[in-house]
Amino acid sequence: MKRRKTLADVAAAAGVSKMTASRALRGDKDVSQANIERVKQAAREIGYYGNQFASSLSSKHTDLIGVVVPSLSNIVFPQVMSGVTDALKGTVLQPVFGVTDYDSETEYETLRNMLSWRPAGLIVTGLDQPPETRQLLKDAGVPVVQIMDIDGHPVDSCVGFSHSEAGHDIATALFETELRRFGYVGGNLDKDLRAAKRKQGFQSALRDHGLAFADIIDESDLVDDAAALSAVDCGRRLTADLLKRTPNLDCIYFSNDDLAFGGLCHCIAAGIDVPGDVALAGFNGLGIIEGFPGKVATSRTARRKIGEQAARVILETLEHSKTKMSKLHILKPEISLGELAAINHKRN
Amino acid sequence: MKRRKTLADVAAAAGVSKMTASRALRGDKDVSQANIERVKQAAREIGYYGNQFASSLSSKHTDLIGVVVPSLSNIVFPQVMSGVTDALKGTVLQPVFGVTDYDSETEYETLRNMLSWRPAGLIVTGLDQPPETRQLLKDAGVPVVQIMDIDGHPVDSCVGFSHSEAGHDIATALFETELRRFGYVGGNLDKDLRAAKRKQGFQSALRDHGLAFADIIDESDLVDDAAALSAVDCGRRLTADLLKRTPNLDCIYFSNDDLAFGGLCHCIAAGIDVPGDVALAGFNGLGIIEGFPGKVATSRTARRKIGEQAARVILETLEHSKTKMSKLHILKPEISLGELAAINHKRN
DNA sequence: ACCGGTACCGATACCGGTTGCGATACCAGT
DNA sequence: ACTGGTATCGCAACCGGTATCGGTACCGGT
Repeated sequence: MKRRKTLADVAAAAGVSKMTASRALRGDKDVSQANIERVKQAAREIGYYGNQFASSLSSKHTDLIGVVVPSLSNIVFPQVMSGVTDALKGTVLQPVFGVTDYDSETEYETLRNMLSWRPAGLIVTGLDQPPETRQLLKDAGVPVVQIMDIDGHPVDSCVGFSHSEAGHDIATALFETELRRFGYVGGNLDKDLRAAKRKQGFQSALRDHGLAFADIIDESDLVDDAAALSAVDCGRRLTADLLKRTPNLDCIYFSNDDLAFGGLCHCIAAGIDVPGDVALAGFNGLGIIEGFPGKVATSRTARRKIGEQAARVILETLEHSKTKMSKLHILKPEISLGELAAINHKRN
Repeated sequence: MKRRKTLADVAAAAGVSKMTASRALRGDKDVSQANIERVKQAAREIGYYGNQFASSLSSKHTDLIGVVVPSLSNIVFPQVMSGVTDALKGTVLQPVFGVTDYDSETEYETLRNMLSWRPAGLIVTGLDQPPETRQLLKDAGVPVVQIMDIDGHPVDSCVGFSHSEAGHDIATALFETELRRFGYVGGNLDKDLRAAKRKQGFQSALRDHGLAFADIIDESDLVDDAAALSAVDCGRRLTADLLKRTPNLDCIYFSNDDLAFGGLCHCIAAGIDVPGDVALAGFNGLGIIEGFPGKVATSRTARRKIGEQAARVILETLEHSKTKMSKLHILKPEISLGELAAINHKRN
């Protein structure tokens, strides 16, 4: 295989020095127009594309933004990534993604690895990193933005919303539509801490009115191997089980929209009127629940916007690192009650 | 901000030379057990985490695998990425993702950019790159795996299946269940070339039986701004419009499951029996259609497996680059007719 | 003719690791 | 005592760029 082209090759081809070639390609000043064109032409002809390693090593500087998310299977995170990508488009910065599988050990390793790339900034999901990981983030010496959550103590900046508040708020809204007997369907709460916070917020709102969940069910209650199931399917089966066990529920709160949607599917198939017989509430405001508009209540989270905003915080911090900028950006989810809103109206 | 720790710091702290420290940390040979521990201890104490730039520049070698996908909004690609990530877990290699937004200009730039990182391998989506991009891939000098499609001429290896065949196959299967009048609901065919191939394959199968689509509708037929709609919502509305325009269809073929699912939602809401009144067929086998098991026929694609296999091809090529290995890996989608299968049985 | 300023260019010294190879120490064999 | 082998170590060169800074050429002003 022939040797890779280097800047020296370009310089030779253009008849200038390495330095002039370097400057010309980077659009640096102190190069004549004639040479700029000569160099660019030469680079194109011999098929030269830089070497980031050499470049970054020499300039002690990169355009990388590390983005760490827990999962790719939940569409929410690709949407966040999309937001980051979009906000960074048009700038020199570019995102590099890492996935942790909701595992804090993997998260630590992923971050260490990213830091070995000396990124210009970091965006990480959640606030609940273990101490060692927090330390890593603190010592990173670059802007760090934690996203999707604000319940806790951010390392640096933070873009998201309060999950416990989100749970509390929708519980309150549902309570106000006269619903009283609530059930809960959850995913893997031990790993998804934010879902746990929502549940806890919901429960706290119920307590405010002297209520509690009438019944609670989650993945671990499925007899066969639930890991193989899609979230929708899982929600469908859990809902079926829950309603069999505790038939007279007014409303079921799901830990997210995928499960809630599964619940809706069950109800439709079983001839249960939603929200007439039983109301359903999920979380996120995903596209799938638009298939039956208004059926499922939900909190519409601004995932894409959170990604965009996080990227923007990094960008601005890098630009004028001196001026203190806001450390906390709240993008509160918007509650959508769907048809329940109308029912509420009728009742009032 | 204090200076970043370098290998020299570690070496000094451990009382050995840079070289010994380097070897100790990489697990290279020619280091005494005592020194290995001394160096690792020192590294941990001062919080050292290598510099990939220096390392890769010097060793002319990286552990990066570039993965280029067209989109993050379609859950299919995150699933492919997941497969790649999983297959690479436990190896030294690690994936780096790039998104093209179905834009070949962006794709070219993304690839150039990735190459400036001198990756050890590349996984790119699709076979239909423009000549300039193909050339880039050919000259990359690293294993290249094109995924998700095999209809065309791969640059190097290729993992996926034939979309035109997939379209042809499901059309044939549907025809055999006595369906005759077919409609088509499509997304943005101009950008999603693989969807276009499926449609073309479907049409070719219809032609084999002297048939053609009775009606075709796509996003551009929506009056308002369709870009703002989710795919599900879009499918719902297009199906409504199509059935109003051409009521007596036996079956509707959708360019993917998201749209098909939207179609199902419309039918359920409108009291149309599926598949009794009209059969629906999508593509991919996504989790969402499991909400109503058996209602929508589909071709279940092995996205995650394709990602895994692509990663494995890269791994193996890198390991024994001498031995020629298979260049074409077909993971054919499996057709699922759902309730149509039973109907077919009854008719026979 | 001389001077200061500006535009442009390139030699040199790194950046922080790794490769290559020679140096050193120590031990067993003869 | 001498030789050859093995285990360990470190010097120096280098990877492919970029920051720095000292030239050189050319200009207008006096």
